Amino acid sequence: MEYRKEKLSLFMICDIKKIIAEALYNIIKKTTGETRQDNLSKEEIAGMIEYPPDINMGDLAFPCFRLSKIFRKSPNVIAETIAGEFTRDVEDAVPYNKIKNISCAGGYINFTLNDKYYIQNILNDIFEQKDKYGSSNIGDGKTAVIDYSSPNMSKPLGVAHMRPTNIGNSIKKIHQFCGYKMIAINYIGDWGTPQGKILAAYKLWCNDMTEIEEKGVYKLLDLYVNFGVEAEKDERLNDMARSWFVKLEQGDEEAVGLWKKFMGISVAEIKRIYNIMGIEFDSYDGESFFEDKMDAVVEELKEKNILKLDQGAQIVDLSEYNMPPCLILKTDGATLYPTRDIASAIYRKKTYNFDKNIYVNDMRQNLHFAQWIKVTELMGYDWANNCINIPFGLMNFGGQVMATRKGNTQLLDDLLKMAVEKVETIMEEKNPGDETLSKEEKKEIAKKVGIGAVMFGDLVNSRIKDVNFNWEEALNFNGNSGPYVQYTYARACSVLEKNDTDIDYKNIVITNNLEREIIKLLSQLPEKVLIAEREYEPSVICRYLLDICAVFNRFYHDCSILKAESAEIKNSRLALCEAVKYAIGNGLWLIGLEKTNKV
RNA sequence: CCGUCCUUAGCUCAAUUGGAUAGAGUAUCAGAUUCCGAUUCUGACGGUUGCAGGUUCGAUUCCUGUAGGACGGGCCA
Repeated sequence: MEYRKEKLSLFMICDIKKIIAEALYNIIKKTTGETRQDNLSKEEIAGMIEYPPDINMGDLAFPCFRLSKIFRKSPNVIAETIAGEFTRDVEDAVPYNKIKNISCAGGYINFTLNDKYYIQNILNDIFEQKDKYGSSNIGDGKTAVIDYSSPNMSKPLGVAHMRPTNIGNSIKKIHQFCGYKMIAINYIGDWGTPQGKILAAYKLWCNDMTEIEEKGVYKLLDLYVNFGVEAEKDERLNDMARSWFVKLEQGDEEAVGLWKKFMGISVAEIKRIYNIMGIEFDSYDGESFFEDKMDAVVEELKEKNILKLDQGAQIVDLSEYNMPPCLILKTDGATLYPTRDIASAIYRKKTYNFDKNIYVNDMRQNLHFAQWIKVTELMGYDWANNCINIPFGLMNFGGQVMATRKGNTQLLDDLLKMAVEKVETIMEEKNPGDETLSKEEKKEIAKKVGIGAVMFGDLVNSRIKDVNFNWEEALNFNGNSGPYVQYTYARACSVLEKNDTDIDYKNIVITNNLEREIIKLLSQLPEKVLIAEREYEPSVICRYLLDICAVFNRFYHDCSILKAESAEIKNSRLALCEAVKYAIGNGLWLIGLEKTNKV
C-alpha cells in the first residue's frame, strides 16, 4: 500500500551526474581497495550528488559524510583527498574537459562544470526532445490503472471534487510522461440506498421528467437534500427509499427506467465540467457495474477458507495484521463496500493486466483500503502489492466537511465560472479597449487562465494537507499562482515571436549567473518528473514551475534579449527563452493546465 | 480506549527524503523599470521548526514520550 521510498536513482537519466559518479566510484574503490563490502555503488553515488545552495559554489556537489565511516577520517579530509585525486590522476578519473573547477567546503566536493560541455549538453537534450523534454522510459511496456474523481450520480460536482480530480489527472499525465500506458477510471457512485432516496424523492415531489431534463442534476440535488430534511421528521420516508432501491435491484421497469435517465443526465453534466478542465476518462464503470461480480468473490473467499462468521456477519479477521476485521457480508447477506472493491480490483487485473492499480481517495478511507487490499493478498493474489492507495487531505468549508447530504455544497461549476469572470475583469482593467485580440480570443484566454488558476491553486501544496476552502483564497491569483506561470510562459513566447533571426542552440555563451541558474533549473526537469512519479505528488511539478518562472522573470528583467550587446549573446538568450518555453510548457501539461502564448 | 495523518515567519506553504546560512508567496515598509508585456523586478522586516528527551559528525526530517488539531475504528460509502 505504501509507495516506494528508496533513494531515486538518477543514474540512467543524467549524463553529467553519471560521469562524475563514475569518476568518484573509481577513486573511492582505488583508495579503499576492491574488496570492501561497504563501498558505495555507482548508482548510490549518483543518487547522492546534489545541487549546492549557492550557484557560486559550483554546479553539482558530492557530500563526503557517509564516506567518513569507510575512510575513518573527517569528511573535510576525505573531500580534500578525493578532490586531489581528481586533479592528479587526470587520465582515467577526470573528464577534465567537462569539469572546470573542483573545490571543497564543509565536507562537500563542489564541481563547477565546463560551460561549453554542461550547457550544450542540456540544451541539446531540450532542443532535440522539445515537448518530450523531461519524459523518461521507466514505465515503457507497463500499464497503470488509476481510479480518481469518482463522484456520486444525481449530484453535481462540488468544489471538494476538484482535489481528487486534479490530483488523479496530474498523476495520470506524469505517468504517461514516464512511458506508462494509463487507464483512467471514474468509479461513479451509482448504487445503494442513496439511489432509492432519489427515486423516492422524485416520485414524491416532482414526478415530472421535463423539469428534470431542464434543470438537470441541480434539480436532483434539490430533491435529495429535501429528502434528507423530511426524513428527519418522518421515518417512513427511509422505508420508502429502501423499497425503491429493492425495486431497482430487482429490475423493476419503472425504477430502472428512472435510474437510467438520471444516470444519463448525471454523466452528461460531469462530462461537461471535465471537458472545461481538460480531463478525460477511459471508463465510467461505476459501482453498479460490479453488482453481478461480487458473488464470485464471496464464493472464492469461502473456498479459500478466509471468511469467518462473526456476530452474524461474514468477516475476514485481520487482527494478525493489527487491523479491525474487514466486513464482507452483512447479517442479511448483502454485500459491502470492501466486497465491491475486491471484485473491481480482480476485474481490473483481468481486463487491463495492470502493473500498478492506483486509487486517489481522501485519507478518511485509508483503513478501508488497507483492509481490502490485505484481503486480496490473503486470497493469494500477488498483485495486491501493486494496489496503491494515494490519500489526500480533506477540504473543509467554514470548519465543516462538505457534504451534499447537508446541502452545504459549494458548486465546482460556480467556482470555475467565477474564476473565468474574474480573469476577464482583470484583463479588461489592464488593457482597456484592447483591439489586438478579438472577443473570442479574450474569452478563450480568460478561460484558460481562470480555470488554470483554480487548478494550480489546488495542486500547488502537498496533497496530504487539509484545505480550508474559502472563495477569496480560491480566487486569489497573486503571487505563486497559475496565472504567474502562464504569464511567464506567454512572455517567453512573446519575445520569441518578435524575433526574426534563426536561433542556433549549438552556439551558446553565458554571461552571468542568472543564465547559469536557468540552465541549472532546466536540467532538473527530468528528475523532478521522476520524483513526482515516485511520490505521486503533482506539487513537485508546480513548485518547479514557480522556481523556473522566478528565475526567468529576474533574467528577463535584468538582461536585454532582443537588444543584447552582441548577436552571439542575443542568440544565446533567445535559445534560453525557447528552452524555458519548452520546460514550462511541459510542466503545465503535466499538471493539466492549458498553455497560452498571449495573456 | 486503539489507530492513521498533521503542527515550520503574522497568514498560506517549501526545504533536493539525514546535509552547507531553514526558503518562497502574502501582508507591512522602502525602492526599480524612458525598454523585449508592470499579473514584472530589488531590498527591509519577519524563526527556540508545538514541547521534552534520544539516536550521530550533523535532525525540520528518524525513534520514544507529550500537547494541540483533523480523520478513521463490524452490518454506511
